[in-house]
Amino acid sequence: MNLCKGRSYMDQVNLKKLAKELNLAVSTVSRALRDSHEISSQTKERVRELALKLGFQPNPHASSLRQNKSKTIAVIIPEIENNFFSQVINGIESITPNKGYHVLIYLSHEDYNKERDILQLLGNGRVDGVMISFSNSTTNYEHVEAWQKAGIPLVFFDRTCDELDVPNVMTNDAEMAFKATEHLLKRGCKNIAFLGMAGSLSITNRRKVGYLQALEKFKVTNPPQIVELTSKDYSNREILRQLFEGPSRPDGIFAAIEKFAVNTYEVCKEMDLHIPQDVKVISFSNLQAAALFDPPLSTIIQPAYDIGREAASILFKLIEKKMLLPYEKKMILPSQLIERNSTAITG
Amino acid sequence: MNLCKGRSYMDQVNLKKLAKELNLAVSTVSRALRDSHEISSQTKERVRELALKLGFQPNPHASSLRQNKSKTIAVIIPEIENNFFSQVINGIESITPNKGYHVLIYLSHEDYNKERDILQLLGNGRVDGVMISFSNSTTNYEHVEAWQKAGIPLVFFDRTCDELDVPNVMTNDAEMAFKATEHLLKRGCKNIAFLGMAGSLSITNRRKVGYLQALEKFKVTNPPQIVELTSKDYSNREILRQLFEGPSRPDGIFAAIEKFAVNTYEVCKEMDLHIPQDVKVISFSNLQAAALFDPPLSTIIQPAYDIGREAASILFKLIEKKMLLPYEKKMILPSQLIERNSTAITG
DNA sequence: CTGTTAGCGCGTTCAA
DNA sequence: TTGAACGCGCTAACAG
Repeated sequence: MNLCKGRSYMDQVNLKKLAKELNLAVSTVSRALRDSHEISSQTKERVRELALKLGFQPNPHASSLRQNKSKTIAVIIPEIENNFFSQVINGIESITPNKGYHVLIYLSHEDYNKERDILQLLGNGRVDGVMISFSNSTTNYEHVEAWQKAGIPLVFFDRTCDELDVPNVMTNDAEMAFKATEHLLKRGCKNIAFLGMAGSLSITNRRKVGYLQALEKFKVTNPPQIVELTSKDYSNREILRQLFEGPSRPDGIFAAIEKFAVNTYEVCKEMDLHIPQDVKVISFSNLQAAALFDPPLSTIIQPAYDIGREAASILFKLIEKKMLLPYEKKMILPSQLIERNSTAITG
Repeated sequence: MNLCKGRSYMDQVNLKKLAKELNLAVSTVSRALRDSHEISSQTKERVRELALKLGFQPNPHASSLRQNKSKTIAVIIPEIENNFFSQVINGIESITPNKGYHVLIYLSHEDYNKERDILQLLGNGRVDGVMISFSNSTTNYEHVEAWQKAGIPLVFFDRTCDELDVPNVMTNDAEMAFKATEHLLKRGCKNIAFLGMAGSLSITNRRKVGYLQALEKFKVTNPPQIVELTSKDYSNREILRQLFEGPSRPDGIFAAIEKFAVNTYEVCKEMDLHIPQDVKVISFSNLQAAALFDPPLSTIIQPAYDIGREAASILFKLIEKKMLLPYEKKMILPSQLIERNSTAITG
């Protein structure tokens, strides 16, 4: 088995080796490979040929050090086992290779301290830009402000922050939350519970606003029920059990996070509550398999791929020092409500 | 809006600046920060204090260039919108921060050429090690062999390759495929179709072997039906429609890939075929929501997180030039079969 | 214990 | 059109 002794010095193909082989100066070779206009075309030809033959790849650390550019961006997300974030990464990756860029992934695991440490780690030129979706335990943005002074381009997506002057890419959360709640109300729900992520997430807040506006507009008499869940399935199920056993059992559930709809289904199954007869359920979700649930889950599908792609494009505009168009400073990509049987009208 | 002019030279905190401020040599500062034994504790104290105060972070490119170490690994996967790979990344990330390592993610999109290009890109020291799960269009491993000569540590996981002398981490595919097929047979299926990924994927092959062995052991008279699907939902559904409309309609489906079970459910719904009455379905899958399907899907759950974690540990052993234990050269982590209603015995 | 010097590989300035 | 020299920031060898 190859025990990977590391590429020995002899194997290393670098500018010096090419130069020696071709009887040229290192700088000439460098310029030839960068297609400088001050090099004769025949010299370029010779250089390129040998470089190709020997499989020359410029050392990225030397380049980065010299040019103060890493050709790398970082993506910081709270978790990865989540279709939304996977699709976002896919969208980001639809841009980066063409730009010659590399993508570092960091997971905050919904932990403010990890998020802070990650940002700190990226301080000194490791990346040319950062995209971040905040953890649910992030309640202040000092870690970003401190870091922002370095002047490294930054874009927020989905779980954003309005307090800082940083470009945002997100979906029309409040509007879709309004529509989802309206959807439940029109199908006869009188007592709708909102399942949001604990903490002060921007998406939870925006979605909560839409929920409350709908209750108000339709003059719902039952008081709003805001339920705070977390990323832990076990405790979420316990909280939901109590909700359904409690005095004001909801007849409608609006889950602001996909995972919470899954938890709701699990608990309903366990408690023998029938969806949609006993309780109707709608959720923000990007799960293709939502249509296969029992019953099929009504969902609000976010344009996750597009969010990733647009956020990356904006980041590259910043990196390339291009001016942003006004709408790029706060970009809102619409979601889509898909009605299925979990919110069907019954008996 | 901060247009990100880049950190100016004045803002840059580096060793030189610390040294000047402290009236010390650059090398002394460097050694103090690396806690060298040849520096007095009071000097260390002074240095650390100022470094903390100014928020000093060593320039990673300079370090990497000097030490020929990037503190970065690459993970190459065919796609990311797949629970299995998300969980693998989670497992990898459970190791890397402790090691002070960074993780670059690359997607091959099931494309051999992209895979080759990505490997090429990583040639010159950008990473200290690579973990790869092959694309389904990868039929030869020249791109890996060429690349392996650089001596950079490499680990294969899940979609592996036996032809090269590289450590592997995977699950007991053949055994679980045997069990899955046996499971269907014992529940009355006489004509089981195997849904595998087109191409010559190691996992498809291993799972196919288990399927065939079970058919043989149980002396099934109907000939095996090997169906080749792809990553495209649309064409998969078309192929499945033809399968179910065809002359030897299967009464059991063994999906080697989660996505194919979803496609099967979609087509069965569309064609009004009932699971498990008309056809029973079992699948390799890491989807938590499989239990919520209509009917709940019997699954073989792979230890994805552990595969990621173990593969990363092995990669770090290689990077740190430690000897591998024999079992680490080919590590097999067992999957688990979860029986649900999609394979229930019916009337 | 600390300072001086050299060089990692590249890209750029200045000189020819 | 090409070459020589320098420096990005850091670490390591050598010197004191």
